[in-house]
Amino acid sequence: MRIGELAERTAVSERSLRYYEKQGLLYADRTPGGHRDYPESAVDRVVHIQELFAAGLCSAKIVQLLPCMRDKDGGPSEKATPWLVDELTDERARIDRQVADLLRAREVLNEVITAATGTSR
Amino acid sequence: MRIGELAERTAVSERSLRYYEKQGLLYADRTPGGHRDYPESAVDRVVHIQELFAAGLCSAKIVQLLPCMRDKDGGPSEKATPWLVDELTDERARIDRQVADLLRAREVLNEVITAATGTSR
DNA sequence: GTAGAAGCTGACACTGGTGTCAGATTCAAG
DNA sequence: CTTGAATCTGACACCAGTGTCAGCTTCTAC
Repeated sequence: MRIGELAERTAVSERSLRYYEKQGLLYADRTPGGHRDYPESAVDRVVHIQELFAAGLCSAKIVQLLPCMRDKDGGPSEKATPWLVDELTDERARIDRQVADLLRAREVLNEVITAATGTSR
Repeated sequence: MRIGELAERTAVSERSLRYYEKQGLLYADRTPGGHRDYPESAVDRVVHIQELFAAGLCSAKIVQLLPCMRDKDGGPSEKATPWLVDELTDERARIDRQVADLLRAREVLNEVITAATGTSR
């Protein structure tokens, strides 16, 4: 499929899709004229990438992580190296910390909202 | 107290403290020579600010939110305006979404880690 | 009064994914 | 063949908090 369709189906801009490719996160065949031609599986892959970006991982981590994830049908095509496991464990700890931060702030917001509205909505 | 002490006690750089002041988040008296002189309460305030930054709120939101928070001893010195309540409600929703994103990614990381180490540690 | 530590302001850089624009090329349908 | 839509590459800008440096002033203790 072409980049325009992929962008629409994943709700990710063409700009970002090209960026992902440059970062090695996404692969596309090329037409004789040089236009990108994505396999159907690219849709899932982009969704995964977005998921990990949303959690604050950087491209460099994601590019290593992706081959170790099991995709929809098959199992993982690679096993994480011990070094990568360390990295991912750190990331997981960071995520835990961030969730804690968010929930603490959420509590504060909630107090202010409740105090102002008088309701516990 | 002087900026150096506040920086040390809050583990926030002097650079950031000056930035907070410029954003209207933090107030300091001045010595005759122009050096900042913080009240004891600044410590708590900086902690609050960090908490909210950690949750992704921007200065503009925090500066409005701060006077509506109850500090350690007293109650809130101001009540949030309806408009602010709307803003904060949006922020709360954003936080909820972000927590969901983080937990989803955490699950993925966990799978990869588990698959590679074989243990559920 | 003097030396050294601490503070002041202002400016520039960085991050890293994304928006956007320009100018050229390719694709697909009439 | 032609034409308009789609795609290509490359470059520059942005955000917003923080790091860092330069050059000068103030404070503090001797």
